[in-house]
Amino acid sequence: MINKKNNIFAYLISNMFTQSEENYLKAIYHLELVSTKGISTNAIAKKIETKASSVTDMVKKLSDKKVVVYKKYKGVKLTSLGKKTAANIVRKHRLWEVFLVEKLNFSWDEVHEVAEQLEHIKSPKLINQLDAFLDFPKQDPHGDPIPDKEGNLKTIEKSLLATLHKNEIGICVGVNDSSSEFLQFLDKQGITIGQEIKVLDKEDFDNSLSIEIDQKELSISSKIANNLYIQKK
Amino acid sequence: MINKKNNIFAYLISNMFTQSEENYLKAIYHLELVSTKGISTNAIAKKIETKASSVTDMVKKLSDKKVVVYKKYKGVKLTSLGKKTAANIVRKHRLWEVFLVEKLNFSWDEVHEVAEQLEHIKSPKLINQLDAFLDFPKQDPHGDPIPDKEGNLKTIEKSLLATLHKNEIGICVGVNDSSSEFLQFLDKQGITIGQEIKVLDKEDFDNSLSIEIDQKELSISSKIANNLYIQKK
DNA sequence: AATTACTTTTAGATAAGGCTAAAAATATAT
DNA sequence: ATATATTTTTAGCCTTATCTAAAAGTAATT
Repeated sequence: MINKKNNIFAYLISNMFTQSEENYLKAIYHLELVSTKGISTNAIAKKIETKASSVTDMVKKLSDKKVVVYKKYKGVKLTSLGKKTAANIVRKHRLWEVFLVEKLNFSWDEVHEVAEQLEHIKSPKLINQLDAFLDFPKQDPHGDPIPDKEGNLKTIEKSLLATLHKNEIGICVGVNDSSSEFLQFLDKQGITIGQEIKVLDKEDFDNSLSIEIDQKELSISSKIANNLYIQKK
Repeated sequence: MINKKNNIFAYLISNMFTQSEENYLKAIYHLELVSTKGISTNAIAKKIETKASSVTDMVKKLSDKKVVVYKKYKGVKLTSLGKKTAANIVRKHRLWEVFLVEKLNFSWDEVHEVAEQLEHIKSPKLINQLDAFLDFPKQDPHGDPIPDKEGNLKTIEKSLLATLHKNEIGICVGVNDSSSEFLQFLDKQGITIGQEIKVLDKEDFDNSLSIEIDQKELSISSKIANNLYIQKK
């Protein structure tokens, strides 16, 4: 029961960002991690599953709020305020994912949808206490790094499984695709974060790999190998 | 990043109730606990801190969705579907309050605002697991009962402290006013749920009470005594 | 029974966030 | 360099949830 005029809390949160604005900021943040250029309207539209015209509108609003720099036809870039804001949303998302897996027995393929909602809850105390309650985790259940309070993100060194050569060994440290289909597939194959993987053979024909996990041999497609991050041993 | 067309989850939640609709349902639910008659437009408007005209609009929408019965100028009543839906929101609110106090070290005067947001998170699994994680609590931090999954609410027998007579003893089981001001006042006086309270004297003049808690004597106003629930011993 | 007061509803407006279709700008290809 | 294709923006419309002001209904009072 939130009222903009009489409720101080509601006033404070109304002065921040709407759920929709937060989703745009997060999308731009993720896109900036891959490309260094200005993020195009179409790229955002695709990511957020909306229309380019809606993106243009929102991007103007975000520009007014000083979280992005926007030049017509030239795409957008997050300002430092924008980066910090977006990182904070990602921080919340990933901390909630840890909570769901560690405390509520969710599996790693079930957490995304719920975290997508929980990330918008406004309460600094909540997220700080949650962080402490979870013992200050550094990665989410998919191996993605959790930004710290200042929005700094410590990326660990990782390579795609597909880049390993024959007889090399790696430890699974993350996934590139975190769709529930892919994650469930990994579960079925017994592949989890921390799992040791040895490349037994590489097939030139289709780039599929023959790998060893837990003393078992397994053949995986190139698509799989390009969505699994490992740390070389 | 929710999209109505391609995301099954979003589709499901969009088929349910908006945050605003949920707030109206909750308000009507709370009002029905006190009055048995149809709930008036003005009563809802006051509770939700909005205008009567807005209430009329929303009430029509809720009526279309079969969660209230609405007759022009005659107020509304929740249908059984409406009751169940509202009870579920209250259940979520109170479970989250328990979580915040028990696990994240919030005090009982800080939980309401945050629970007000968390109660709108859509995920049956989340709330069931949270319930189990908290060991199936029956009351929230203010002593209010938590509805079960079917929306049934077990009200405990309780009376206002103001109804106790001289030399009677009660155990504090809840509060009527759960504003942070009142709760902080109680903290300051050392009054918590479970606290034993003995009425030493009643002052006819202003209906104030002299009470004993933890071997200490204390004078409290009638206003306080009318906002504290106790169970007679 | 008539007047006044209060409550509720209606009508019309606004703001946020989305859409489609058309126009404008930029990029690509001949 | 011109024509074509693609991207982006604009313009106008829709829905949700609000609001204000006016109209209509109900209740209270003389």
